[in-house]
Amino acid sequence: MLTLYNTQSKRKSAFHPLDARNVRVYVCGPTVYDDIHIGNARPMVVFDVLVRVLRRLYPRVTYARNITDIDDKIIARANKNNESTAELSQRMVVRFHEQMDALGVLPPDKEPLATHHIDAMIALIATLLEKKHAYVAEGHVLFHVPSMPSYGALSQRKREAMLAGARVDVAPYKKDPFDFVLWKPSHKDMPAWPSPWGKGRPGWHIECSAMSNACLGTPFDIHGGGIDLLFPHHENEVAQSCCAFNCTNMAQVWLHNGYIVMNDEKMSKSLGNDVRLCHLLATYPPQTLRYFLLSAHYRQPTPWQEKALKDATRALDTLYEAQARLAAVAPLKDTPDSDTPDSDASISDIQHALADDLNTPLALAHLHRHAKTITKNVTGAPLRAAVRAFRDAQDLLGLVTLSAEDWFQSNTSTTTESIDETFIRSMITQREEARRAKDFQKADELRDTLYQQGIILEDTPQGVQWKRRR
RNA sequence: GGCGCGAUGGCAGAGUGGUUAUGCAGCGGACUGCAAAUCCGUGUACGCCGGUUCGAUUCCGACUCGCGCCUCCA
Repeated sequence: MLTLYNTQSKRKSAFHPLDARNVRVYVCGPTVYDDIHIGNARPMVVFDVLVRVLRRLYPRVTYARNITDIDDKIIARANKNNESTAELSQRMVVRFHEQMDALGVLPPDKEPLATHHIDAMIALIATLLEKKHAYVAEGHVLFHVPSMPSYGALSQRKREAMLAGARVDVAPYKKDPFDFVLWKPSHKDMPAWPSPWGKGRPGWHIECSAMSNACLGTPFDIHGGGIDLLFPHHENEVAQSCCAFNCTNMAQVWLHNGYIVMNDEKMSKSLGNDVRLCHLLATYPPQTLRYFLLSAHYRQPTPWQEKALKDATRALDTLYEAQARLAAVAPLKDTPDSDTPDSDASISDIQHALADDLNTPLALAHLHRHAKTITKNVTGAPLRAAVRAFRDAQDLLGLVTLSAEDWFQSNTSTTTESIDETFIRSMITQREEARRAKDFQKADELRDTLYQQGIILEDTPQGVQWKRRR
């Protein structure tokens, strides 16, 4: 059984799909005007784990994650760069895909682009106008919030309370301060699409209503995104979708991840305190970043600090040490479960932890305990459980997916440049000769030389192993 | 101003009404020619004040502090 914390009900409850034959998930993807930062990467990794768990539990899952390739930030950046919005967004999409791939984020089943769904948006807006939930004013089409009595139900805000905030944009053409734009006119330097209301472009929220409906139908099971999207973005999506498609809710479960926090402050590009994923990927192994993002519960605000990546790397070292030993005694791919399939005992504690609202820190704690049983050479049932746990770590968490050799010798590292493997081998051979001759001084000099170049030697019963120093 | 979230050992981070995860770091030991890796041992933490209870870090209330949303935002 899977339980999830629903932002709307503010509690954990058992997940029951609307259609168990096809579980449908939608996650708000990136706006491709610039490289993403580590905080942006969090929902990508977290909901990747969610989808992996859902695939374990249900025969079919349809996962849609959109790309916003038209919006005011993209327009502004493209103009600044002297390129078209299409050129800019396509370039950023390529980079985004490369980075997701590096992080082990599996591609979604559907990845709709906003610019490919303009027709659907226009149709949706027309429906809202027809149903008197929207109106035209000065070239804009606006959603009329008072036309929807239940507006605010998702984020549980009261109209009066929000008005008191006095931070609501009150454009003169709005009938109500909360009305929001569905369609807006484009000016000279802006991309524009023809519509019944003149040439223009969509508002921010409409794309998700149109694309989730196109990809999944409405309502669907799970809608995810960062907590900052709860209001107004998701609230407005609900308004659009429910009013257009006649349903009481757009998605039955709403999941929101917390922020990565920089010095007690939300990490964001507008605050200028963001750490780019591409920079981190140039310095740290991708598995380290993934481990970091899964080492805290997804709903908790999580402090950013460079040290955390060092810790994550060391923790992965421990896991890969165990994995190397496991590979020697019980290859993951070839070891069948000896426990009864489908019995409760055959479900790993990793899976149990993840099924409880994606408790990834607990899952990692379990994994470390299994690693310990492996390095302690325990056999029998505990070893079988460890094999299962490591398999689930790969399949569900997307961790420990490399060979130990690749992990320890990969050259994405803070301290090493690329180095000649032939040279390492020859140094190892020379050192072995010196050791056989009991010339330990020379042997240690050779080892030190390699150490200076970022290579650590280990004398194991199976022979000399080398690792990169981190 | 409104609404919401959080406060756990050096750092990170789960969890639980009573037996106190996990990782990283530290310290002592074993192993090793010396190391590395590994193993063994080692740290009685839960913001403050009340209340409920035989017993609270865990439940309730007040307080303090921090953060977030109400505007673009993962």
